[in-house]
Amino acid sequence: MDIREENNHISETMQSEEAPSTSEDAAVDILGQTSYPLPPPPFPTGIPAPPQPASDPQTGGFVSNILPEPAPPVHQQLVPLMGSGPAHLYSQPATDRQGQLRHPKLNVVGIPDNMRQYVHPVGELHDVPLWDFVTPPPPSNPQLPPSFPTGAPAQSSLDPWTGRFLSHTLLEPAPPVSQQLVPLILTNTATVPAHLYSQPGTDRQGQLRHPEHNALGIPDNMRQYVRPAGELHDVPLWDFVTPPPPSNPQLPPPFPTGAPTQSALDPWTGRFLSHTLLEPAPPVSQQLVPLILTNTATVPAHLYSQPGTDRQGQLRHPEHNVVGIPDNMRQYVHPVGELHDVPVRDFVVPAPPSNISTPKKRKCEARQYEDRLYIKKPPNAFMLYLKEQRPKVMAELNTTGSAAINAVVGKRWRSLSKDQQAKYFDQAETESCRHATEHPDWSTKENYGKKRKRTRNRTSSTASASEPKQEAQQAKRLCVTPAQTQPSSSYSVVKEPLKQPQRQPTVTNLPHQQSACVQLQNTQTTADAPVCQVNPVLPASHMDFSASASLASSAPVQLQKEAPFVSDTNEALLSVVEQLDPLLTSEQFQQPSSPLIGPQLSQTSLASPVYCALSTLYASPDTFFKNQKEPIGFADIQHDIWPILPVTPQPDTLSCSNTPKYSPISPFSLENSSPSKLLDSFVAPTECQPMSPVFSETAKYMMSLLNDLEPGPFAQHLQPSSPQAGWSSPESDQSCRPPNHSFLQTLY
DNA sequence: CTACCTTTGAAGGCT
DNA sequence: AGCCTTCAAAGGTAG
Repeated sequence: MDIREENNHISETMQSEEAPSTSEDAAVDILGQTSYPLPPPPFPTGIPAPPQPASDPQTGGFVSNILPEPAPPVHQQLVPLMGSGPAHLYSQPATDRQGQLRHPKLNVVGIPDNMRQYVHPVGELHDVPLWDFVTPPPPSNPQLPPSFPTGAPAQSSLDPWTGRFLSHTLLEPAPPVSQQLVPLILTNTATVPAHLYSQPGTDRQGQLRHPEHNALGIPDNMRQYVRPAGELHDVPLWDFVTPPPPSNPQLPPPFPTGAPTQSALDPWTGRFLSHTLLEPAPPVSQQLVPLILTNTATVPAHLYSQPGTDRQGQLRHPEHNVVGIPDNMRQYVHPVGELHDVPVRDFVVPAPPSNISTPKKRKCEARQYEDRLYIKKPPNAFMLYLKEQRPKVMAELNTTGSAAINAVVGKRWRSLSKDQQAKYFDQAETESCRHATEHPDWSTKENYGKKRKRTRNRTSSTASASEPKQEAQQAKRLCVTPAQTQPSSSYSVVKEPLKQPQRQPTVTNLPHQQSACVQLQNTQTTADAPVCQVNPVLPASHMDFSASASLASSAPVQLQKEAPFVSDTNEALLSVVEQLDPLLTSEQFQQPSSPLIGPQLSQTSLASPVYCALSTLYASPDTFFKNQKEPIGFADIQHDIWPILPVTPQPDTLSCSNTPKYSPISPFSLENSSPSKLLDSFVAPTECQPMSPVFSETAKYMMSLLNDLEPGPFAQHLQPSSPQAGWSSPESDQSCRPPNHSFLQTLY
């Protein structure tokens, strides 16, 4: 007889028989016993019952595993235990007062179909199949209490029917420890699950112990999930309850869920959240967290560290100026890595409750808070070198003493060539510019006096460092400016002392998140205003900014005190740069063999040579060309570059030096010339040789862009310098106008 | 717990 | 203008 036939037979039997009016009557009918308060079920005999099929076809409810054969006496049955009694005692389909499931019709054990996954046959006793509970699936109910902190699988102790913890061990001797689902407590009479005990004390490890038996009890953080449920052996029993809303101050406050809540209050700070903070967040430690919209990504708010405070008191990341981690939440996160170069933090398990917040701790917290508001100086070139070299020297010297290491690194630093140091000056400049961008109002005096003043041994200090000091002073007089395209010598050392570098007013308004800087020199020796002089970032071999050719010293142009490209013109130039850079760094122009084309051209920034050259040209074409003592890098141009140039160089152009014939433009054409016209003449097709298609397209586009530029104040006030003798004019050389492509060559 | 040591460079104050 | 002081990093050490 297969299962289906068996079930049909059962149903027919049940229907054909006269249904008992009550459960008690049914028990009497079946068992012939009236003394038993609840009749035991006629549990099947003979054939071990296999797992039952789906629901009862007749009742639609539970399927009993009852078999036609008479059931053995109750005392012979071993049945699954549920709660405080055998599971088969329950007969009602709905839950009883204890929430236990009952069979709809028969007062017999009925394992509901949907519960069969939680039981499995474990054998027989007196020809009665025995069932035991299997490990239920992980609870999906988010309201379930957390797993009990024990080595044993706590899930197994959950009652799969009710979501409560099973306590069937109460009616039986404690199983071996290896089979325990919960911590056990040894009492005088039995081994009892620890969670049954109440009012525990706390041992040295913070574990809760039973006051009488000194056994592990209910951990403190679990007590909210239990409630008194009676007594056993004069010991109060506890049952698990649905955990209350997390109100434990020791636990982190809940994060807002993905959907905007009624209240936009930040659970961390109690402040109102901006709407961007309530957007769905990617799961971080299975949490939904507030989000921060950066320029590049949407990042969970808690990823940000070292926040500062903005005007609204919101903590912000010092580098990204976004809302960061509230101060009272920092104890719950720890660094786990980086994301988008941003320190990433993850949640940590809350520390056990500390008894008292000691003054010492408060002092540390206060210091940390101060540290977060403290904006450090950007590192200088040596500091960057030191940071890079310290691990190496540490390994070489096999020492960790920073003082000794620093001395060695300092010595190595002084032995480096300028070219070798240039790399670190470049990095330092980048760092400085980024620092200035992110903290436009910060200055070094902000940190002045914040550190403890050091009482240096002045005599020894001066004696030991006199030589480096002089070097430093000498070096301080050197103007080190970033150059382009030559990584090994990306700095051109200028002997002319720099004016006090002004904080570029345009940098802070840059639309680029990318760090970008142009070293702007002062063209006005007496200017107090942030007057800028463009220092074209050009190959050092092609541009000479020595004192004799210094823009500041030799420019006869009437310059306004206010730099024009600090304002709208600057933005216009930037716009042009943004469009020109990708154009001119296209494949046709990317000639790796050419020293004129550097690897950094892909970066659209103020450091772009296009921008710098344009700025100089736009501000002072006269100065721009005057400083080019020789035609720009003809000798360096590789053969593969020639095809894209508009002209073929004449033999004498390869070595000439600022000869009038090859001056970029004649005084005649410089007169009354706007920058756009100037550039127009540069890139216009010459009669000498047709341009390559690529260059032609580029030239046209550049012209179109540059022609859109409104002449700036410089150009308006531009007065040509005195005509230099020997310059050839278009009129004097109409047959073949001198190729004025040096500007573009200068750019690249 | 805090300052110091030790280096170079940048920046600001002071004379 | 030149000099002086402070602070960036960093980890051991001394008070």
